[in-house]
Amino acid sequence: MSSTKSRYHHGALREELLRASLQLIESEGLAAVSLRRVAREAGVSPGAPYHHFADRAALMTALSTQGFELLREDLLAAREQAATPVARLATLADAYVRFARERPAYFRLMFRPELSQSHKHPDTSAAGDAAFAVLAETVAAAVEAGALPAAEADILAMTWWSLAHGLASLALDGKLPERAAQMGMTVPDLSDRVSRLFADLVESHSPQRDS
Amino acid sequence: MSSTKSRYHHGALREELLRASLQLIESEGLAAVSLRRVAREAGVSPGAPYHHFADRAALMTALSTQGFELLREDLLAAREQAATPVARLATLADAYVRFARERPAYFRLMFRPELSQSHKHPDTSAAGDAAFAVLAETVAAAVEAGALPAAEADILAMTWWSLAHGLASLALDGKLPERAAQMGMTVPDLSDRVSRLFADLVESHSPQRDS
DNA sequence: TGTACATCAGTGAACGCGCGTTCACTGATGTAC
DNA sequence: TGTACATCAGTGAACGCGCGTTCACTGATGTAC
Repeated sequence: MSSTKSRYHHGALREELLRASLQLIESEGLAAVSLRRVAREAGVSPGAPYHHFADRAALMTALSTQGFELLREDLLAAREQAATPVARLATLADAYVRFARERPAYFRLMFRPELSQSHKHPDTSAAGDAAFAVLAETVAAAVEAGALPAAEADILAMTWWSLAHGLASLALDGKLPERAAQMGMTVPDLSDRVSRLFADLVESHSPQRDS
Repeated sequence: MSSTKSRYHHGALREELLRASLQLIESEGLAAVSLRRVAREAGVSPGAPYHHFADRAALMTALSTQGFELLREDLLAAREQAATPVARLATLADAYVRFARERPAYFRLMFRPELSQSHKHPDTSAAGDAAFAVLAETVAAAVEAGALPAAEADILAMTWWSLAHGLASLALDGKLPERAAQMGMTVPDLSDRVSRLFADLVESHSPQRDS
């Protein structure tokens, strides 16, 4: 029966529940995501989700893992776009901020430890590490190419992450839009100029410190 | 009756409720903060808070405003500790991160727009602007002293904020502790090295661009 | 110094709500023969 | 190709819970005279 009438068996309820959750987070915030509500949005009874997720936390964790995987893919793809080692770092930062702005629901979830619970779930934690590894490898490649001093490589990677994470967070929290408006700029423009400024600082500074 | 028996009139219930809320946020997270729960913690009936706050959101907003005021005070105090313009910027970043780590409840609340609701409350929004103004003024002073190029002043202020905010957020979300542990460092050490690295970049770069 | 009275800041019961989760059930699907 | 049966993935009613908020009330405090 391929009628519009809903079939008894949904077929892909798990994916539908994840999708509905994301949509809910974006439209009404994380607080609106209850298993009952998500089930309702998916057009299914309150008990149905329990065939796919042990509990509410399991759904959140699954989304979070998925989010880190998507972020990693975005970062990998972005890195290919640039040629020089330092330019690659800059595009990573841009991609990070873009990810947050394009997928705010994922981003908020991923960095809310009480929801993401990566410490309890090796999968989530591994996905997070894998995403960070893209940045770490890019820094390492820059060091190897002689574009960055080896001594500060770890610190520099953390600095990049902090900067990108700060931009992304402020963008989602509304503070960056506020500032951008006051400066007569758009958020992406402001964000780009910030990361470019940092890239310039790194680029012009490093060669002096290391061969 | 100054006995240990609770008096009918509390006397300073408003402050007590705010205090109890902060404690709850720190011990059990933001989700644990309900008006009923807060009233219970303060040893008072469920209806009592309504004599001091219109609703749950009003309590959150009040805390948020208070948080921004405290942050501003911390920033002002920190700034006095350093002498040179760029060193002042570095201490501001450190103070920002320290604030987040010492008062995580405030910090989380302040940057959760759905809870802080600064767009609806001029007080909260003004307190937020006042805190940011400390950074902006410090950058302006550095420009005036010739330590920074004027052209990028606004962008640089935003870069500082993003960096500090990213460090603070990652510190509270558990990612910074993770990284620090892997690098065999403490969180404050890692955070300090990150902001010092950035300060060094700024310091060594700027004089070449401007007078 | 006392008394009447307004006001303030509590109490505690009650309301309706949505939640997470469980459970006995049943329809749909897939597999063995 | 057909039938029996196990398994999967739903239903929908039910549970107990804590929540936000309201309301009639009452004890404590402050003020006018």
